[in-house]
Amino acid sequence: MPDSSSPGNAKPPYAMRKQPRQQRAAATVNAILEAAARILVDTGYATASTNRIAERAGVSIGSLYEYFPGKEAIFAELRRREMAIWYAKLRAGPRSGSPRAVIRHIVTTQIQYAAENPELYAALETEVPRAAVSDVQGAIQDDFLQLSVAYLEGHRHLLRPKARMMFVAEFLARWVSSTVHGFAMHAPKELLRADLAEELVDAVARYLLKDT
Amino acid sequence: MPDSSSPGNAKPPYAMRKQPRQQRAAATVNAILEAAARILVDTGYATASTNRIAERAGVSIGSLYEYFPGKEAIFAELRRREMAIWYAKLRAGPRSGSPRAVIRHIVTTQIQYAAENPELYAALETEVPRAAVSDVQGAIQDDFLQLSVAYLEGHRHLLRPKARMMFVAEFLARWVSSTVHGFAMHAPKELLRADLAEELVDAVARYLLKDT
DNA sequence: TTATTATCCGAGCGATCGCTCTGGTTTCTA
DNA sequence: TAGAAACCAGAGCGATCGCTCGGATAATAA
Repeated sequence: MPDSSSPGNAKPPYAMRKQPRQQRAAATVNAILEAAARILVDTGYATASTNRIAERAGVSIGSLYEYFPGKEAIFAELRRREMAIWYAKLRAGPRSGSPRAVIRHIVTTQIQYAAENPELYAALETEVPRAAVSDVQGAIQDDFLQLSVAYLEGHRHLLRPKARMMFVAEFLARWVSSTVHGFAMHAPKELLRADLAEELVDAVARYLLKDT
Repeated sequence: MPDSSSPGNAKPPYAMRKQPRQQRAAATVNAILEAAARILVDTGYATASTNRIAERAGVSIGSLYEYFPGKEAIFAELRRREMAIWYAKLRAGPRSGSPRAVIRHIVTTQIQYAAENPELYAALETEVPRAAVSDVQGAIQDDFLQLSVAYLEGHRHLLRPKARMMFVAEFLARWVSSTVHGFAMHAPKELLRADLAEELVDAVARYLLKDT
């Protein structure tokens, strides 16, 4: 039996080793993350070895390992930062207001964010090992879900009757993000077509809102 | 300048080297593909080296390279076969009939297929290099799109007015597949909830059909 | 049968991988 | 201004990678 062994053989080191304390160190970390992003979109996750990342960042391999325990952690951190940016934009929008306006804001935010750098967006979503960000992702998603449910229940009189708002919110979130994500992956040029956002808003609104 | 060079440095060998002519050879190829699938869902694409695949398949590394030029080609072939199965199921359904029935068939086919092996479905969709299957994928997608457009235009009197059916069809296809795909990736256990299929059918129908 | 083709095996090469470790340089602190 | 702490560099180890090649074995054709 050649492979045998390994009780639970997956042990992922996903957190940074330490935070940079000086500006130059922060610059080093940024250079590493930027290089990783560039390599990811240029030649794919498979080619993004730690040696290559360090070389492209103009940083020695030793420095890289000062801050990151491995390549997974680099991309996990990259994803963390990108998700924080996206969520900040999302929360900056209207928290109350007509459902249609809220829907439009969520949809356009998602689309615009994805359109800024579709390759990076898609690659991060798909190529970074899931476990690497499931906690952060989970936290943000839970937050967003809670907000959504609260909003939906506060506007129940405008909505078609739905039994379990939690499921509706989850369904909606998955629907919008997955669709945008699908376009980003397979047809990035169509992301900015005016009709895409309109159709998506329209579809969600018709699903969710009472006929007027 | 350390890296310099490489005019166009991406040269992907994605096709099989040769087709098996005898049954034992076909069995070898199948064993390789199955081992690749198992490793993919168990420990991820990154760990699926050709050596490990051959070992897990009970096949020597030499035999593997008889048929495949590299790991990308293995997963490309795997994906080709899976997509063929899915599309066969899809086309076995009602080609004419009420829009709602057709929508339901498409949605449930997609969901059931994804639910059979969500991890494999999601991993194949995301981890296999895109270029590896873009031609096959493109062919099937074009076929499906053409069918959809024909159907939509044949039932225009039942639909809400839409200008460009081509875009509508593309939007719909992306919507349904992406949403199912999103669930498969992030919440595979919810794929088989009865309400998921219902909500999806409902949403698509409301978007597409005239009020009755 | 014999000749030919198809299939399979696996040792092992060179390249690259992840990663450490030692030692120097810069910045902060007292 | 001296010592401590933070930071950076890069040679290089052992492991694994992709992959080839020469030769054995099994199926097919003559």
